[in-house]
Amino acid sequence: MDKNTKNEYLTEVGCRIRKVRKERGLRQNQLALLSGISMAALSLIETGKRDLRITSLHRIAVALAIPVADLLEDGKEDAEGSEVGKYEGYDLEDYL
Amino acid sequence: MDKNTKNEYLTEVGCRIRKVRKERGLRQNQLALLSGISMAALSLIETGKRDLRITSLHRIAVALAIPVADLLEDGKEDAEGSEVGKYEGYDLEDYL
DNA sequence: AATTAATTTATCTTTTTCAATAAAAAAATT
DNA sequence: AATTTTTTTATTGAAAAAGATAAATTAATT
Repeated sequence: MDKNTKNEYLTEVGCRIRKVRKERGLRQNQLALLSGISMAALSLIETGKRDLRITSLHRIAVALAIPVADLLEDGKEDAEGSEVGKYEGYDLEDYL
Repeated sequence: MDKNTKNEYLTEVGCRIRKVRKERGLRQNQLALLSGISMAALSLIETGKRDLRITSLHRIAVALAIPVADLLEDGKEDAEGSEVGKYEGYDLEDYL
């Protein structure tokens, strides 16, 4: 994963966290308290500057009372790649 | 998050990764190659012994051609807590 | 049973998260 | 405009992730 892709992904996730937090009417320090994450860390996370661990993301999701999946991009857009049975032709030979 | 909860969560995620990998007919070393994660790390992840970063999870999901959400527990079960409008009563006063 | 393939575990080094704290900057209120 | 609230940035130290490699288990094949 190149650096740009990584930053885009983290920025997207951070924005979603912030969006839901505001919908809940919470301040950063309140969500920090509820999720057991420091306020400084939460700021970095929301601004896409930190690649958090999945248990941290999970704690945030629990604090926001939302499924973790909803905080991740790629939830529904179906990027025309999720049909069942699309992978019989998934031949790794080209990579190995 | 207590240690047991953390381990349960990581175990669940690891199992899902392994399940999808096998569905794709991939070996650990092949998925490791595709996702840019070391084989040793992938073993730890699949056995729930490593709290991976979300970009690592993302890379694995891309390699498996599956939405990240599908690798996380809590996708659909709706844990009787996701109704819209459930949070007007979300009063933080009790916590602060 | 022996050999081979696949996975797990261990050790080592580097990088990064994370909490805590303080200070700086930005936003909102009065 | 000045004050207060909220958010961001910087620093420090500790814990953990991650890659690499090799050794040890375990599983599968012949």
